[in-house]
Amino acid sequence: MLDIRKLRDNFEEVKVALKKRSFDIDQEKFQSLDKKRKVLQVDVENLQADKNKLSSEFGKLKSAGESTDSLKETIDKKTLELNEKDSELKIILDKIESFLLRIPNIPDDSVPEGKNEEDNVVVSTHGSIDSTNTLDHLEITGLIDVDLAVKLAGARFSVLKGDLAKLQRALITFMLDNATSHGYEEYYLPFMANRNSLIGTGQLPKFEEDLFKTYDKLYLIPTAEVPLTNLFRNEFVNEDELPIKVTSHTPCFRSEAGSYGKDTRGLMRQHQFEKIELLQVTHPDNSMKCLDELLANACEILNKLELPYQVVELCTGDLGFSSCKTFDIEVWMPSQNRYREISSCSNFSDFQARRANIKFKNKEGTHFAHTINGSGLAVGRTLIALIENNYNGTDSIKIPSSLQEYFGSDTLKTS
RNA sequence: GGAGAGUUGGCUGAGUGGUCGAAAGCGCCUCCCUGCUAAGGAGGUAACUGGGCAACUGGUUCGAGGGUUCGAAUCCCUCACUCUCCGCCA
Repeated sequence: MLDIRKLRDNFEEVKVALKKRSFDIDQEKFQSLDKKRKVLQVDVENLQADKNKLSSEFGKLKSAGESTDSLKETIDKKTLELNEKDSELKIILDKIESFLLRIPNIPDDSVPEGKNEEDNVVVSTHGSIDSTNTLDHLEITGLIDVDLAVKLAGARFSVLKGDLAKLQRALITFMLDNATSHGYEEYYLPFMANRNSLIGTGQLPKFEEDLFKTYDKLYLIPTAEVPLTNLFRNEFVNEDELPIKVTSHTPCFRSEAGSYGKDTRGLMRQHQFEKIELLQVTHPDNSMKCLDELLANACEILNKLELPYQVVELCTGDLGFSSCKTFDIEVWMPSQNRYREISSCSNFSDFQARRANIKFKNKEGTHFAHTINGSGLAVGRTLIALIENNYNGTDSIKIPSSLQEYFGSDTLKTS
């Protein structure tokens, strides 16, 4: 959510910035609503102040044993007038609120301008691509059982068997160790979250159809970002302790409504997948520096796994709703002959903090913190990348040396 | 599932109809004392929000939402959550 004062004071600036991400903000609507608000609010508050004074006079008369009849009549009139104006004001305030909730975050000045995905900028590429293998992960290994998953649950689930299940476990530990070695505190968290938590991070109310909801009005988390961010909801954090760095491994659940027919094969897009999330609550003055660091922390995993990848900066038109700057990390997927997203690292500035009410105090007053997060990494997609990039062409997959101590072997037999 | 207790400021915790945005303590800030540190002393310190160039000043908020009342942290109703005991299960 944007700061309404910014809209009052600098509407033009906001409008121009949002235009870059092709969001048209309705200036006339906002300004006429805010104008009405101002008039009504001043009226209501003056009436309320009058009433408060009259009420305390009433108390004095009463305790002095004097008559209160005529005063009560005056108060009753005042109350009628107040109620009328107040309900008008409420309607206006609701309209302003819902207007604000629909506005995405303002892109940072440094974000390249562009319309869509095609205008994203490749920042760097790493590792070299070996194009000899073109088989996909399902063709390479029989350790992913889609039929069993269908029997157990349905489409977009999978069953991992034997050493592949073990490899996933190894990756999770490996990634968590990477995070904690950079000062992220590890958390074990609920995999379900309540409504307020999802509003705090911005999934609700707008993206309800993307979530799985339980009978008890809880939602399965679509990412650990939800519980990790909400650890700090309605909290004052200590300025000296910023940035606070936290991490967690959780399964993630996504309904994938609206992506029918997209990435239907294999582990690419599942209702349930494992992910390690990196999250920082930062000081507003250096959140961009922290984003660079978080991005580097995520990239380091791919470096250690010796997988080819590129870092892409999203252009203004491709930026997520809550983000002011995002780098995607894309790993090379041989069977698709292209890079695919394996992590998305974003700075949300104070956009989430405002919704979730994450603040700190110092001499100057109270301020919203900034939140940044990114995957480090999506485990399912890492498995695909390892299988497809490291396939020896016959019967095994090479395990990168830094992962060997976690997995317990230098190769994985494909069947 | 049954019975009971609770939810108050950054934190702990008083407060049963007006003098309460709220005692006290902790924390934090400023100043004094002190060679330094510790201890001690004085004062200040909730959040959100409106109007105003400003000085300043108004409104809202005691888990959430309704109600009673001229007036609600305080009384009534509904809901959420937390805790204790019993039962059940691991």
